[in-house]
Amino acid sequence: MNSAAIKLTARAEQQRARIIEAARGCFAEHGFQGASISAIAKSAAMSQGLIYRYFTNKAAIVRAIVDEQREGRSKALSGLHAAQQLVDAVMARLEAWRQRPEPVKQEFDPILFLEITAEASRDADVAAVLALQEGTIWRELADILRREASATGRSINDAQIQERTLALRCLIDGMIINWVRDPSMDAALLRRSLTALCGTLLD
Amino acid sequence: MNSAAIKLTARAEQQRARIIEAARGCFAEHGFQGASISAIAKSAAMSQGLIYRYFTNKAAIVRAIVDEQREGRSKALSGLHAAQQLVDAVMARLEAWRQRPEPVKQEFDPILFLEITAEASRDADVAAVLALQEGTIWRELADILRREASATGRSINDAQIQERTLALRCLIDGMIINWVRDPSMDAALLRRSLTALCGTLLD
DNA sequence: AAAAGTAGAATGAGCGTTCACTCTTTTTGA
DNA sequence: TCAAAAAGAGTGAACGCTCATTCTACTTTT
Repeated sequence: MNSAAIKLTARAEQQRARIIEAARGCFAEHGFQGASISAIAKSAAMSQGLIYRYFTNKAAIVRAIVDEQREGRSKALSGLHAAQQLVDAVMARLEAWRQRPEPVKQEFDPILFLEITAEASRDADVAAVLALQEGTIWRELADILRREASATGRSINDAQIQERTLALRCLIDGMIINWVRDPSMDAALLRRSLTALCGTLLD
Repeated sequence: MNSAAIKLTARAEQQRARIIEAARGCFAEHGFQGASISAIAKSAAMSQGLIYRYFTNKAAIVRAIVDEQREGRSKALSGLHAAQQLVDAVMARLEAWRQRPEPVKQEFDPILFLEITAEASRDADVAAVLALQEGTIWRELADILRREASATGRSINDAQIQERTLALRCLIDGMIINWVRDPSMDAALLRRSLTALCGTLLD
C-alpha cells in the first residue's frame, strides 16, 4: 500500500487512517497550508506530537492522502460501460458532497481535488503519485469507451480512443470545477449538458 | 475600478499594480497561504510595511488579484465568433504559460486559477467577486455560441444555449486543469480532442 | 520490566501586522 | 523667492502569535 511502510501493525494502520481522515477534512476546509497540525490533531482527537509517530511530517500526510484515493477512484470507474454512466456516477458524488452535513469520511471531495492538483505543481512527490493515479484513471476511461464502442458495434482506432479519452477527462474535470465554483449550479442542467456531448463522443 | 478606493493618485495605482504583480507570482508559486508578505515585498522590491499602505491586509491583495483579471478575461473572450476559436485562444494562453521563462506579468496563470477557485470556497468576498466574473464570462460564451449559430444559419433556443454554454465552460476548465496536471500533455492532442467536440456543440 | 503508545510542554523559526521614525515632495505665507 | 511647515512615501525593527517539529515524562500493553 505505502512503499515507505511495507508492514505496519494493525494499531498503526488504524491510527494513520484516523489522522488521514481528520486531515482530509481540515485540508478541504482550509487548504494544505492553511490547515495546521494542531487543528488536525484536535480533529483526530489526539495530541500534535502523536501525529509525528505515524507521519514523518506534514507533507507526508498530504502524500498519503493523494496515495490513498487512488484505489477508490479506480474502483469507482471500473465496471462502467458507457460515458453517460460515468457522468451519472460523477454527478452522484458531486450531489452527495453538496449535501454533506458534516465533513464526510472517505468520500470524493472536489475542493481537495483542486488543492491536490495545485499542490502537485509545487511538490514533486505529490506530482509523481498523482501522475501514477492519472495513468490508471486514463486506462479506465479508455476501457469504458472501448466497451461502449464494442457494445454498439462500432469500430474505433487507437488515435480516436486517445482523443476521446482526453475529451472525456476534460469534461469530468470541468464539471467538478464548475460545481465547486457555482454553489447554485443546477444538477439537472449539468447532467443534460454533458449527456448531449457524451452522445457525440462515439459518433 | 475598486469600490474601496474610488480615486487613487497615479502613484498609488502604480504601487498597487507593482504589489499585485509580485503577489501573482508568489501566489502562483507557493499558494495563497504559502506565500508570505515578506516574500511578496521582496519580489516587489519594497519593504513589508509599505505594502500595508496600499492594501489593508493580505486578503485584500487576493481580492484585488481576482478582481483585476475580470476585465482581461472578458476582453479576451469578446470578439470570438466560434467555439473552435475559443479553444484556440485558450490553447495559445496555455502554451505561453508552459514556456514561461520567468513568472510572467499580467497573464493568465492556470495555477492561480485553481488557487482562486479553491479560495472562493473559503473566502466569501473572493466568492462574490468570482461569481460576478463568472456571470460576465458566461454571457460572453453564450454570445459566441449565438454568433456561431446565426453565422451558420441555425436556430437555437435559450435552453439549448444554456446547456451548450455550460458544456463549453466545462470543456475549457477541463483543458486547463489537465494541462496543469500533466506537464507532458501534447498540445496537438488536446486541440484535436476538443475540436471534435466543439464541432458537435451546434448540431 | 521492557516496550509501545500517548500527552502536552518546549523550541525556534516565521507569520501578518504595526509603529516610530526618516527621507522626499508639495504647499504655504510673507 | 524661499524658508517653514505639512503631507506623502518609505523603512525595517519589533510585537504577539502560531506554526511544524521535538522532547520529556507518564500510562498502558505485552
